[in-house]
Amino acid sequence: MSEKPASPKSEKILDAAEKLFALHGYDGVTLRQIATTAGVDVALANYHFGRKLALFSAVFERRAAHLNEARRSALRACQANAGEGGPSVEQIIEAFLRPLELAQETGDAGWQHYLALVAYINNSPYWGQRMMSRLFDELVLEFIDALRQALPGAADRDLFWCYHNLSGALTLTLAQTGRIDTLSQGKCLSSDLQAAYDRMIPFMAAGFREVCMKS
Amino acid sequence: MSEKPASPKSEKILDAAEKLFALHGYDGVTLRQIATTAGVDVALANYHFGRKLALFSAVFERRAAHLNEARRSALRACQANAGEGGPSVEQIIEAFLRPLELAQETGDAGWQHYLALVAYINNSPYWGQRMMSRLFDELVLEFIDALRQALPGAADRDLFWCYHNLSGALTLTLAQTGRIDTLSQGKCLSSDLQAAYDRMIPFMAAGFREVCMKS
DNA sequence: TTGTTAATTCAACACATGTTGAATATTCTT
DNA sequence: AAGAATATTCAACATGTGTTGAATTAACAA
Repeated sequence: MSEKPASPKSEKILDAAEKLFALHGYDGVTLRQIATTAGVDVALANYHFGRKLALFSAVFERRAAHLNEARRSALRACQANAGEGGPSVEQIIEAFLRPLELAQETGDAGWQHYLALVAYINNSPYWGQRMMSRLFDELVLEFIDALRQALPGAADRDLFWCYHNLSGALTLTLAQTGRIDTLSQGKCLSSDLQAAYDRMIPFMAAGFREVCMKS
Repeated sequence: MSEKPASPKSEKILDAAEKLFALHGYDGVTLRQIATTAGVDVALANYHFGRKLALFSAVFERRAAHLNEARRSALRACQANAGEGGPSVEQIIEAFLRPLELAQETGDAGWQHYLALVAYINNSPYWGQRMMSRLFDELVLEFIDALRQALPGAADRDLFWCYHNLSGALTLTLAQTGRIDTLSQGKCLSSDLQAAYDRMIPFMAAGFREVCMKS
């Protein structure tokens, strides 16, 4: 839970690895590239984190708890503010998404890279199932519980498939590939997170309602 | 346009590369793994396709035209069947998605792998912008034109952001990571494409309407 | 059949990779 | 300030990498 003091250079390594893994994936990055970017000798990564895979995991885990906290407290807050029947679908989805927007907007590039890394892992057939569940399933299930309450009578299968749609759209947003920029000829920018989230929230809420309340 | 005759083993190489690149990404695969999987010597890939990157591109391009044809004719068909005002949002999205479901359901594993590779590339900050536009933008813009007509008064920015949401959900579906399987404890399966597309179509249609017709 | 071209394998090079153990520098404790 | 523990670098290893040119086989034309 609490942050280890950790040597200053060991966090430089994590920062560099975070950035490079997010851009090129696990196999697309060499320890020497990481070391060079961090301004450090190659052997130091091994001293602090062990094998390359352990460094990859360390990067992935470093900010996970913090992110989960932010999202969980956003959910709690919107539940506290809501009346009898609990928060609306929009409010729940907003609580799920806004902490990400905030994390990306702090100007701290680290969070940008981290979330792009999560996107890479989430979309990878090799890493996805392997790494996402352990850190994120518990929180996601809390959100789905809240959605189930806001959508009375919804079938579980529908709820999970709708979450899958939300997760996919979010993943592509976090990846910030720049594809929408060229496709739209500059009318939309991958880096304009507010524009993305402002539309994603009503979009997803309408989708959930359409699929889960078709009774 | 027309298929080169091509030696039998050169397609074995493409098949093997397709499968492995889809699972592990460009850097996660070695030419020797590809050659072994194809039952062929390492040097043969070089003889047929040149450098590793050219092989990667060849795999990516092999099925692109075929896929675009299928989607385009699905769009044309639904436009022909529609009345005065053109097809509905649902019909357009269905034309966009069903050819993928069909391609994946032929039992031909090649299409499964290919579409997972497209998902990998589309979600990659490094490859995404670089490789997707040239092959797919033209067709995607045709679909967005059709949607613009079905959603009178929609702002371009809204249309493109909505397409971004659709593209993201689709990408995660094509990747078939298996994450939804564990998250839902088996209630949903990544491999159950019909279940995925059946819900994706009304979900996305409702989202488009909500965001693009909020006048 | 014979000569020609395309397809495939063989052998190997030059270089990059993850990893390790010893050597050096830095920080902390007392 | 001396000594111990931690942090960092140095040098190098075994192995794996993409790539290449020569050698061999298969397909084909005359």
